[in-house]
Amino acid sequence: MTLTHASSPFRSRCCRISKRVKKLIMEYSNDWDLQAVVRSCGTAVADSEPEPAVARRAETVVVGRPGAPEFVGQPLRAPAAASFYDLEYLDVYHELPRAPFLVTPSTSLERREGEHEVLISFPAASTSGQGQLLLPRKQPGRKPGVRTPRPKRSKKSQLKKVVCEVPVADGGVSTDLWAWRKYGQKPIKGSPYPRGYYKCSSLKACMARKMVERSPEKPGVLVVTYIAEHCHAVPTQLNSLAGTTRNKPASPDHYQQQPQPSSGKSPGATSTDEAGAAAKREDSTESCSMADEENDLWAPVEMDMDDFFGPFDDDIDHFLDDDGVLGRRLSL
DNA sequence: CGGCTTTGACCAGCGC
DNA sequence: GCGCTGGTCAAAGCCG
Repeated sequence: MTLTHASSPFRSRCCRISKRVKKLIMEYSNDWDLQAVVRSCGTAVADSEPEPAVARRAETVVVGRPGAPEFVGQPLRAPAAASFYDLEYLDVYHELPRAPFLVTPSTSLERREGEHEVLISFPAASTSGQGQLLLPRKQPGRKPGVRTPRPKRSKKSQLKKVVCEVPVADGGVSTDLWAWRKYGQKPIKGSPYPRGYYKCSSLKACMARKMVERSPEKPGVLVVTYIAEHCHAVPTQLNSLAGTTRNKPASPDHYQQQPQPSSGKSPGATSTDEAGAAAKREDSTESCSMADEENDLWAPVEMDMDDFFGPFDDDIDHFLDDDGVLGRRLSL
C-alpha cells in the first residue's frame, strides 16, 4: 500500500476534515485542557487498511513538513499504518502535527529486534547553537552506601516505545498533555546532549515514562521516547501546584510556545522539553516570537494538517461528531 | 508545604 | 566474568 497525498479524492477528503479540525483547534487554542491526544492510532488505520503481519513489526513513522528534506519526494508508505496499528497508545503531542507524515525505516535511532517503536518526527526548527554557562551548584545525590531494594527492571527490549521528534522551538514535547516529572538526566555516549528522564506525575502508580534528548544529527530536533502507558485518564488539569518555574523562560515568547492554563504551569512541560540545560538556554534565547509562532503554526497549516489527517479522515469525522470527547481526544 | 529540578550514586542489562 | 552504558533512585534545594 502506498499512499500519496497527491490524489485528488484524498486531498478533498483531507480538506474537508482538516477544516473541521482546524476550526476546532482555533476555537480551543487557548484552552489548555483541550489538547489532542492521539490514542490507539492503529485502530482506525487498521480498520481500513489491515497490514500484513510482517509489516506490523517495528517500523518508524516520520512526520515531516513539505519542503523539508526528509519529506520531499517521499510517499507515505504502508508501515505508517503498521506502526500505529501496533501501538496500544500513542501520546504524541497536544498540538496537532502540522505536516503530512511519511513513513521511513528508522535510520537515526537504534532499534532492537522485537521492539515496538514508532518514530514521529516533526519539522526541525532552525535552532541550534551551543555554549552556555553552567553555574556552580551544590551537589546533591544519594549518600554513598545507602541502598534501597528496587524491583527488577523489565527487559528494555520488551518495552513498547513511541519515539517522536519535535522541533526544539516548539517547546519539545512539553506541550503534550500529560504531567511529567523529571527524575533523571544522563549524558549519552555519542551524543553531545544529555538525555532527560521523565515520569508521569499525575499518578504515582502510573508507569508511563518518557525520555527526551536532543538529536545529535539534528540539534534543532528533540527526540522524545515514550515508554509504557498511562494507567489513568488524561489529566484535565495539569498539576498547578508548586513545582518550579526555574526552567520556564521568562520571555513571553517562550511562554507562548507552551500555552498554559490559568493555573499557569505544566510541570512536565517545562524542562521536559529540554535535553539538558544547554537546550534550555537555547530555547529561551532562540524561540520564536509570538507572531512567528502563529505564522508558523497556522499559515502553512492549511495543507500540512490536511495531509496529516487525511488517512484518519473517517475516524476523525466520527470523532468530531461525538461531542462527548470532542476536541479533547483524537482517537485515531 | 508540596512538588518540582538537579545531579551523583546505584544497579541491571548487554557486549566482549 | 568484567566493564561499560543507560536507567533509576533519592537527597538537597528551589519555587509559588
